Amino acid sequence: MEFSCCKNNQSKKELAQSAEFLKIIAEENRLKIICLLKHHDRCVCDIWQYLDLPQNLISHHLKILKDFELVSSKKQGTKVIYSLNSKKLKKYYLLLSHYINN
Amino acid sequence: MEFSCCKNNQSKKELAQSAEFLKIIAEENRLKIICLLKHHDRCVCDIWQYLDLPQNLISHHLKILKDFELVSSKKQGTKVIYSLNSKKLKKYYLLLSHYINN
DNA sequence: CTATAATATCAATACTCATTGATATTAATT
DNA sequence: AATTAATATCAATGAGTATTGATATTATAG
Repeated sequence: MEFSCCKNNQSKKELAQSAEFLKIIAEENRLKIICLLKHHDRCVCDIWQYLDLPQNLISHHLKILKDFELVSSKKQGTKVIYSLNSKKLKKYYLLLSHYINN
Repeated sequence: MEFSCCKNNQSKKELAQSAEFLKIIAEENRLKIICLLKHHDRCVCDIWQYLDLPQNLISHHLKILKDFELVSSKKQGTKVIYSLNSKKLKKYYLLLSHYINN
Protein backbone atom coordinates (compact mmCIF):
# COMPACT_ATOMS: atom_id res chain seq x y z
CA MET A 1 0.00 0.00 0.00
CA GLU A 2 1.30 3.42 -0.92
CA PHE A 3 1.94 6.12 1.64
CA SER A 4 0.16 9.28 0.57
CA CYS A 5 0.86 12.65 2.11
CA CYS A 6 -1.22 15.80 2.11
CA LYS A 7 -4.35 13.88 1.14
CA ASN A 8 -6.26 12.13 3.90
CA ASN A 9 -6.42 13.36 7.46
CA GLN A 10 -4.27 10.59 8.86
CA SER A 11 -1.34 11.36 6.59
CA LYS A 12 -1.75 15.10 7.13
CA LYS A 13 -1.52 14.52 10.86
CA GLU A 14 1.54 12.32 10.49
CA LEU A 15 3.26 14.94 8.40
CA ALA A 16 2.55 17.65 10.95
CA GLN A 17 3.85 15.42 13.74
CA SER A 18 6.97 14.62 11.78
CA ALA A 19 7.65 18.30 11.17
CA GLU A 20 7.16 19.01 14.87
CA PHE A 21 9.61 16.26 15.81
CA LEU A 22 12.12 17.50 13.26
CA LYS A 23 11.93 21.02 14.67
CA ILE A 24 12.81 19.66 18.08
CA ILE A 25 15.91 17.80 16.97
CA ALA A 26 16.94 20.27 14.25
CA GLU A 27 18.85 22.36 16.72
CA GLU A 28 22.54 21.74 17.01
CA ASN A 29 22.76 21.94 20.80
CA ARG A 30 19.74 19.70 21.26
CA LEU A 31 21.17 17.22 18.80
CA LYS A 32 24.38 17.27 20.81
CA ILE A 33 22.44 16.54 23.96
CA ILE A 34 20.68 13.63 22.31
CA CYS A 35 24.01 12.36 21.11
CA LEU A 36 25.53 12.68 24.56
CA LEU A 37 22.67 10.82 26.20
CA LYS A 38 22.83 8.01 23.70
CA HIS A 39 25.32 5.97 25.65
CA HIS A 40 24.99 7.20 29.23
CA ASP A 41 22.36 8.89 31.30
CA ARG A 42 23.78 12.17 32.56
CA CYS A 43 23.08 14.93 35.03
CA VAL A 44 22.67 18.51 33.83
CA CYS A 45 26.07 19.60 35.09
CA ASP A 46 27.76 16.83 33.16
CA ILE A 47 26.01 17.96 30.01
CA TRP A 48 26.70 21.67 30.18
CA GLN A 49 30.29 21.14 31.28
CA TYR A 50 30.90 18.63 28.54
CA LEU A 51 29.34 20.83 25.89
CA ASP A 52 30.83 24.02 27.32
CA LEU A 53 27.52 25.86 27.30
CA PRO A 54 25.70 27.89 29.97
CA GLN A 55 23.78 25.86 32.52
CA ASN A 56 20.51 27.65 32.00
CA LEU A 57 20.74 27.16 28.26
CA ILE A 58 21.11 23.43 28.70
CA SER A 59 18.22 23.39 31.17
CA HIS A 60 16.13 25.20 28.61
CA HIS A 61 16.89 22.73 25.83
CA LEU A 62 16.35 19.80 28.15
CA LYS A 63 12.92 21.14 28.95
CA ILE A 64 12.04 21.27 25.27
CA LEU A 65 13.26 17.71 24.78
CA LYS A 66 11.38 16.59 27.87
CA ASP A 67 8.14 18.30 26.91
CA PHE A 68 8.28 16.37 23.67
CA GLU A 69 9.06 13.23 25.68
CA LEU A 70 12.32 12.56 23.91
CA VAL A 71 14.08 12.47 27.27
CA SER A 72 12.98 11.76 30.81
CA SER A 73 14.52 12.73 34.13
CA LYS A 74 14.85 11.47 37.68
CA LYS A 75 16.11 13.26 40.76
CA GLN A 76 19.19 11.99 42.56
CA GLY A 77 20.04 14.21 45.47
CA THR A 78 20.63 17.67 44.15
CA LYS A 79 21.27 16.32 40.71
CA VAL A 80 18.77 15.56 37.98
CA ILE A 81 19.65 12.66 35.74
CA TYR A 82 18.39 12.79 32.19
CA SER A 83 18.03 9.80 29.93
CA LEU A 84 17.03 9.28 26.35
CA ASN A 85 13.62 7.94 25.42
CA SER A 86 14.93 5.69 22.68
CA LYS A 87 11.59 4.16 21.81
CA LYS A 88 10.03 7.49 21.03
CA LEU A 89 13.04 8.57 19.00
CA LYS A 90 12.91 5.40 16.96
CA LYS A 91 9.19 5.75 16.43
CA TYR A 92 9.67 9.18 14.88
CA TYR A 93 12.72 8.06 12.95
CA LEU A 94 10.61 5.35 11.40
CA LEU A 95 7.84 7.81 10.59
CA LEU A 96 10.37 9.89 8.71
CA SER A 97 11.22 7.04 6.39
CA HIS A 98 7.82 7.56 4.76
CA TYR A 99 9.12 10.81 3.32
CA ILE A 100 12.54 9.57 2.36
CA ASN A 101 12.60 5.91 1.39
CA ASN A 102 10.57 4.40 -1.43
CA MET B 1 33.36 0.87 16.50
CA GLU B 2 31.34 3.32 18.47
CA PHE B 3 29.97 6.51 16.96
CA SER B 4 31.08 9.43 19.13
CA CYS B 5 29.60 12.88 18.84
CA CYS B 6 31.00 16.20 19.99
CA LYS B 7 34.49 14.77 20.35
CA ASN B 8 36.62 14.54 17.24
CA ASN B 9 36.36 16.94 14.32
CA GLN B 10 34.78 14.41 11.98
CA SER B 11 31.85 13.70 14.27
CA LYS B 12 31.43 17.39 15.08
CA LYS B 13 31.16 18.10 11.38
CA GLU B 14 28.67 15.30 10.87
CA LEU B 15 26.54 16.60 13.67
CA ALA B 16 26.54 20.10 12.25
CA GLN B 17 25.63 18.75 8.81
CA SER B 18 22.85 16.67 10.29
CA ALA B 19 21.42 19.65 12.11
CA GLU B 20 21.57 21.67 8.90
CA PHE B 21 19.74 18.95 7.02
CA LEU B 22 17.14 18.67 9.74
CA LYS B 23 16.51 22.42 9.62
CA ILE B 24 15.83 22.14 5.91
CA ILE B 25 13.24 19.40 6.20
CA ALA B 26 11.82 20.52 9.55
CA GLU B 27 9.42 22.86 7.85
CA GLU B 28 5.93 21.62 7.18
CA ASN B 29 5.58 23.06 3.69
CA ARG B 30 8.99 21.81 2.62
CA LEU B 31 8.19 18.38 4.02
CA LYS B 32 4.98 18.46 2.00
CA ILE B 33 6.93 19.29 -1.12
CA ILE B 34 9.32 16.42 -0.50
CA CYS B 35 6.37 14.16 0.04
CA LEU B 36 4.70 15.33 -3.15
CA LEU B 37 7.83 14.79 -5.20
CA LYS B 38 8.37 11.32 -3.83
CA HIS B 39 6.29 9.62 -6.50
CA HIS B 40 6.24 12.06 -9.40
CA ASP B 41 8.40 14.86 -10.66
CA ARG B 42 6.28 18.00 -10.76
CA CYS B 43 6.33 21.52 -12.09
CA VAL B 44 6.02 24.47 -9.71
CA CYS B 45 2.44 25.21 -10.69
CA ASP B 46 1.40 21.64 -9.91
CA ILE B 47 2.97 21.94 -6.49
CA TRP B 48 1.51 25.25 -5.41
CA GLN B 49 -1.91 24.42 -6.78
CA TYR B 50 -1.90 21.05 -5.10
CA LEU B 51 -0.77 22.46 -1.77
CA ASP B 52 -2.93 25.55 -2.11
CA LEU B 53 -0.09 27.91 -1.29
CA PRO B 54 1.18 31.09 -3.00
CA GLN B 55 3.42 30.54 -6.01
CA ASN B 56 6.27 32.66 -4.72
CA LEU B 57 6.24 30.85 -1.40
CA ILE B 58 6.66 27.51 -3.14
CA SER B 59 9.43 28.93 -5.31
CA HIS B 60 11.14 30.13 -2.18
CA HIS B 61 11.00 26.75 -0.48
CA LEU B 62 12.08 24.98 -3.66
CA LYS B 63 15.12 27.20 -3.78
CA ILE B 64 16.07 26.23 -0.26
CA LEU B 65 15.64 22.55 -1.08
CA LYS B 66 17.62 22.97 -4.28
CA ASP B 67 20.47 24.90 -2.64
CA PHE B 68 20.83 21.97 -0.28
CA GLU B 69 20.65 19.64 -3.28
CA LEU B 70 17.65 17.74 -1.98
CA VAL B 71 15.85 18.47 -5.25
CA SER B 72 16.97 19.25 -8.77
CA SER B 73 15.18 20.98 -11.61
CA LYS B 74 15.02 21.01 -15.38
CA LYS B 75 13.33 23.46 -17.73
CA GLN B 76 10.53 22.28 -19.98
CA GLY B 77 9.20 25.20 -21.97
CA THR B 78 7.88 27.75 -19.55
CA LYS B 79 7.66 25.16 -16.85
CA VAL B 80 10.34 24.02 -14.44
CA ILE B 81 10.13 20.42 -13.39
CA TYR B 82 11.42 19.56 -9.94
CA SER B 83 12.48 16.12 -8.86
CA LEU B 84 13.69 14.60 -5.62
CA ASN B 85 17.33 13.76 -5.06
CA SER B 86 16.59 10.49 -3.31
CA LYS B 87 20.20 9.49 -2.89
CA LYS B 88 21.05 12.61 -0.94
CA LEU B 89 17.95 12.26 1.19
CA LYS B 90 18.80 8.69 2.04
CA LYS B 91 22.39 9.62 2.82
CA TYR B 92 21.24 12.14 5.41
CA TYR B 93 18.57 9.82 6.72
CA LEU B 94 21.26 7.25 7.35
CA LEU B 95 23.49 9.83 9.05
CA LEU B 96 20.63 10.55 11.41
CA SER B 97 20.52 6.97 12.58
CA HIS B 98 23.77 7.62 14.42
CA TYR B 99 21.88 9.83 16.82
CA ILE B 100 18.83 7.65 17.18
CA ASN B 101 19.56 3.96 16.82
CA ASN B 102 21.99 2.04 18.99
C1' DC C 1 20.23 26.80 60.85
C1' DT C 2 23.35 28.45 57.30
C1' DA C 3 25.98 27.91 53.27
C1' DT C 4 26.71 25.73 49.06
C1' DA C 5 25.85 22.98 44.87
C1' DA C 6 22.66 21.77 41.25
C1' DT C 7 18.86 22.94 38.61
C1' DA C 8 14.94 25.64 36.95
C1' DT C 9 12.53 29.83 35.80
C1' DC C 10 11.81 34.49 34.12
C1' DA C 11 12.31 38.68 31.47
C1' DA C 12 14.75 40.89 27.89
C1' DT C 13 17.32 40.76 23.72
C1' DA C 14 18.77 39.30 19.34
C1' DC C 15 18.30 36.66 15.46
C1' DT C 16 16.51 33.58 12.13
C1' DC C 17 13.27 32.76 8.82
C1' DA C 18 8.42 31.98 6.89
C1' DT C 19 5.25 34.72 4.64
C1' DT C 20 3.43 38.43 1.71
C1' DG C 21 3.04 41.85 -2.07
C1' DA C 22 5.12 43.65 -5.89
C1' DT C 23 7.95 43.13 -9.70
C1' DA C 24 11.31 40.95 -12.90
C1' DT C 25 12.49 37.24 -16.04
C1' DT C 26 11.80 33.72 -19.41
C1' DA C 27 9.47 31.21 -22.93
C1' DA C 28 5.65 30.28 -25.76
C1' DT C 29 1.62 31.90 -28.48
C1' DT C 30 -0.96 34.90 -31.49
C1' DA D 1 6.03 42.80 -31.53
C1' DA D 2 2.63 42.20 -27.98
C1' DT D 3 0.37 39.23 -24.78
C1' DT D 4 0.12 35.57 -21.65
C1' DA D 5 1.72 31.75 -18.64
C1' DA D 6 5.16 30.05 -15.51
C1' DT D 7 8.70 30.96 -12.44
C1' DA D 8 12.02 33.65 -9.75
C1' DT D 9 13.54 37.56 -7.08
C1' DC D 10 13.36 41.36 -3.84
C1' DA D 11 12.10 44.15 0.10
C1' DA D 12 9.34 44.42 4.10
C1' DT D 13 6.90 42.43 7.84
C1' DG D 14 5.95 39.46 11.56
C1' DA D 15 6.34 35.36 14.34
C1' DG D 16 8.94 32.19 16.66
C1' DT D 17 12.84 31.03 19.36
C1' DA D 18 17.84 30.65 20.86
C1' DT D 19 20.53 33.02 24.02
C1' DT D 20 21.80 35.75 28.11
C1' DG D 21 21.72 37.63 32.86
C1' DA D 22 19.53 37.55 37.02
C1' DT D 23 17.05 35.19 40.35
C1' DA D 24 14.35 31.39 42.50
C1' DT D 25 14.07 26.65 44.07
C1' DT D 26 15.59 22.37 46.03
C1' DA D 27 18.56 19.32 48.42
C1' DT D 28 22.72 18.23 50.76
C1' DA D 29 26.66 19.30 53.87
C1' DG D 30 28.72 21.53 57.69
